[in-house]
Amino acid sequence: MTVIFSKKCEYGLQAVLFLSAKGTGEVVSADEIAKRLNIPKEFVSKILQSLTESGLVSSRKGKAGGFSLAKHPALIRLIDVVAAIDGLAIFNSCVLGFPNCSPDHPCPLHEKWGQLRSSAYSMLTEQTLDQLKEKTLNKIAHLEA
Amino acid sequence: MTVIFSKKCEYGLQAVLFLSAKGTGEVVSADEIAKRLNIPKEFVSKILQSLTESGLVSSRKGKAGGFSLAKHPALIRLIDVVAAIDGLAIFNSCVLGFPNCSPDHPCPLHEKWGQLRSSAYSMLTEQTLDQLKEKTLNKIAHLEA
DNA sequence: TCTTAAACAGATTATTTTATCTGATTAAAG
DNA sequence: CTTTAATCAGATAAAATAATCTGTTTAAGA
Repeated sequence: MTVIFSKKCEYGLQAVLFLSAKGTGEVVSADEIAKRLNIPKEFVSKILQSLTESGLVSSRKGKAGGFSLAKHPALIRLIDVVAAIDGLAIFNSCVLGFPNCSPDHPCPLHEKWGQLRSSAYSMLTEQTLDQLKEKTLNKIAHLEA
Repeated sequence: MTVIFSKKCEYGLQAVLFLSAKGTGEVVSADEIAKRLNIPKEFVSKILQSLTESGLVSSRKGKAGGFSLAKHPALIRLIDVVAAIDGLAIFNSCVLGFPNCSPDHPCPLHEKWGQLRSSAYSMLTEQTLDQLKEKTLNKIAHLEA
């Protein structure tokens, strides 16, 4: 198998999109997020904790506590979430796993892959949570099959 | 961390490119491949065995044995190697990990990601081993730092 | 024919990723 | 003040991936 983002990152992106769909200030518990997205509660809880440390999410303890976005969803780009969880190594390392892959010593796919990769990077940099709100709401509405 | 291809697939692609750079008929031992590419011998050996089952590589046992391409390098596309090792799931599954991601119930990135993904697929389908021979030779020449 | 060097087969180990558990702290609400 | 429901912290378990080991079969070459 092959993967773009780790499970951690997928869940993190889902959760953060979910929060943005809820409304900026709204506090949502890990339990609700987990149930709604069908992902393990303890896992998403850990992920949101780490996003809290990263400053993308803020949390409130105690009864009626939970998570909310730390910034306006227009200020959170997908790449920020990816960077916080998986890091940006995928955008800097050789797709074929060759060492020292660089313009000086390019791997056979250096050019062609580089183009795709920078398109992907641009896309994740351009897309912010608020831009995706409508689509997120639609997706969430159809989640339970 | 995040990954496009598994280690298995990276090594497989490297090995197959190495074979194509050697010349179509030439038999190369797993030991030589492993040393030249700085990858674990037993691991690459297993991978080449599985590519032999897939019909992309052929093998010869006994002394002076080893591996060679089973077809002309113009007939082996990168996607064939990827399909044989990692499968094509990455080109069919939701980048955000949402279930039932489809044109009917698209995830927030369905469109934009779909475009990138199909560009990647096209690229891997267009590129054959022989087209990459020159670049592969160059990369191999600069391998030990 | 004997030695050597290779693929091959299957089991095992190690590492990383994913997921869960246990208990502590915190704060709302009766 | 007590109950309840949440985050949080750290340990642990389970699963997947990566890597290694052990021995067998095969074939070239001295």
